[in-house]
Amino acid sequence: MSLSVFQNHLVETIKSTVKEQFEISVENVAAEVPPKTEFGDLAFPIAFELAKHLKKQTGEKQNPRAIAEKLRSALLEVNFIEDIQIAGPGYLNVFYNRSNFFAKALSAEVLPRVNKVNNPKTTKICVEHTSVNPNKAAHIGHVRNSVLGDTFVRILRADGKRVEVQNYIDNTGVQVADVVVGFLFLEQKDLDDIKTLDSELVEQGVSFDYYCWDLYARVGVEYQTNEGLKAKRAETLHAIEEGGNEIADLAEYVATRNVECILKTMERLSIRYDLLPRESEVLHLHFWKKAFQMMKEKGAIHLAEAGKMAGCWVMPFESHGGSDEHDQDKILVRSNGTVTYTGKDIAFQTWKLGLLGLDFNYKTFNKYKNGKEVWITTTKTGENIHPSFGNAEVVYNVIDTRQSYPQEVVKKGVATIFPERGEEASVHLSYEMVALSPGAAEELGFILSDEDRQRSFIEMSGRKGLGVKADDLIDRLEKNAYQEVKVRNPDLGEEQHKQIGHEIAIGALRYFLLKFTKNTVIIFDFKEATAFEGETGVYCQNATVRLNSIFKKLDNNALDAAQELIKHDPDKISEIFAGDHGNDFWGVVVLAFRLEETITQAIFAAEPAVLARYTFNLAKASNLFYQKHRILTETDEHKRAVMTCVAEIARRSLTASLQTMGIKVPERM
RNA sequence: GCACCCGUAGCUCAGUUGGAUAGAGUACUUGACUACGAAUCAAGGGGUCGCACGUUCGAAUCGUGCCGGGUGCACCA
Repeated sequence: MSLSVFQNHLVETIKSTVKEQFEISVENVAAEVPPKTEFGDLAFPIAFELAKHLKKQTGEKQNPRAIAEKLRSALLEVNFIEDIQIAGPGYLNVFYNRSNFFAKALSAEVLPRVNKVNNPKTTKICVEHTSVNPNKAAHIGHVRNSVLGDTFVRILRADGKRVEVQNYIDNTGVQVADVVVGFLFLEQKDLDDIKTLDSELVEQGVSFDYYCWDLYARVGVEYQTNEGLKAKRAETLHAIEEGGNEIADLAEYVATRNVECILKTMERLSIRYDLLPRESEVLHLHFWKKAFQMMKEKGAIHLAEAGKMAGCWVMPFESHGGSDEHDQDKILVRSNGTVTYTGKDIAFQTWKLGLLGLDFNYKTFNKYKNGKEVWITTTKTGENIHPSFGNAEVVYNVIDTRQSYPQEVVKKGVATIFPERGEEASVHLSYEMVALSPGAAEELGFILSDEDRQRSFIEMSGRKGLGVKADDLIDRLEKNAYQEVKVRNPDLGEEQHKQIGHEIAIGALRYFLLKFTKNTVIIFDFKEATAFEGETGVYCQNATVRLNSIFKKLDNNALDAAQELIKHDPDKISEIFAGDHGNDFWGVVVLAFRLEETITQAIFAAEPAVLARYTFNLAKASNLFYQKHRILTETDEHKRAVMTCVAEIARRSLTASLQTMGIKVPERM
């Protein structure tokens, strides 16, 4: 049961009435949520549209209110409708029968309705997110990617979709090569030395990815003056790509250790994965060769014979006009025969969609506490029994907006080979970067030029070592939250203080990253990001915890008793909803029941911020409700029953929407 | 040069795909805790929706042109 059932029924009624009375068939009947509870539960601006149509047909000006009047009588026939009002210039405002709806709402299922049966026949959606280069610790920009991706996964699952989560590991790229160069040539360390260092770091309590963070920045500085070292980079990269040598083994160790660290960071944020596909396997299992062959056969690419791209295999790209400086075609294979990153990406995307005709080998990487396994690809013989990966109907790639152009090429490339699947199968879930305010950069100890200080923001840079490391920020949030919890709940133990502090910290961070829409650049500011008041995750958690605490004080059977009372006395309930505070109660109920359509909307727009905003609004409505109306002291038993059930509906919806954002509801706070 | 994104309250951002009086948070001012928990609530001021035309019953939203800011466009990954 959900609001959409009511809504769909009304839409159908409108369609048939319009056809009957005006002989017009309308495809889409838009419905809006009225700005105020007093305006009703649903509004149809359909009369305006009809007025326009009729004017075209007859040439005469039409009155939208008169049209609305004709539709009104038909809608009044619908059984769950209490009233229809014509408002403003011609809105049809629908009022549901409140007590009827309320009774049904109480017995309804609440999201998320996760698809528990792993039915291979249901279509699979694949979401790739995180994909941090495994050469350093994750920073706040990476966390935006992961939180966005993970929340979108949760939203899809709440909608009943089957989703596979992939975290692509670029273990053979220049970024890993740079750190390897640092170990080999700046620190003169071989693999054994690094392993020794690694265990020393563990003893010192320093994370391996933090060590790499600094080393990577040192290499970046050294490159600026040391041409010899830069030459080593090319050699090192080549050896890593080639595989089967000492440098490649060292690189694999470094990359794997960084992946372990990054996964640990993500685990703190309740972010998990199904598969870690690695670039080394895309290379060594010759995915590109196969994709290349298919692209040639379909005429998606051609060999440039003249001009400055002579000898390269290129994909034409008309939508981007060329110029002297920039070519309009995209090179996929260089004149020396090597494939570009975008080329590899097309091959990998083709695999994800189950169209390549090749597969990886797989082995387990590790196990989460609940027993769930994370798998990783391997060039060597894998495990015989493994889940089926890839073969997705639709693939979402969570990648920042700076990669829009290569993502467009990938999408178009795959669509050219498989026109039957088209461009719809590949979705670039793009988002803007997280940058630093000049103040935040200075707070991190970076010295800025006068020019930089004038800028509105400063881009984070792993190469420069400039960024807010994820674990540092989480530590800071946990510490702040822990101190607050300890003061507020002196009766709880140390373990509980820590646990609740952790849950609050993660709630704060996830909500902070989700409340901005995707294409807003987040200019990171410590004060805003660590706030526990106002529009924050903590606010939403607090509203839910307080609703829960009301139920702790009520009798165990209070809810059942309230439901019985409501069931047996609908007239009394109608009276209460029509009474002085009826709108206060009804407003919460009807908002709580918009969770499902909010999820649908979030998927349609590929925009998790929609859910964040909804959750905050519901938390606010709940706060207002329990602040203004006291349940425990209410003497009218029917009114108390209604209030109890309103609180129940609100907390169920709040809990579900927070869970869908990966935010836990603490026991107390 | 070309493509994409952004410009809304002092600041940070929403704005349900063209609808009702443009909303939140924050900051500032004032008020409310012997409490279903004040990480809260109530009240107040604060707007040329970058500018100009256009489309129509109706524009922050769509179109065109400017102005300002950002990102991308390598035989880098």
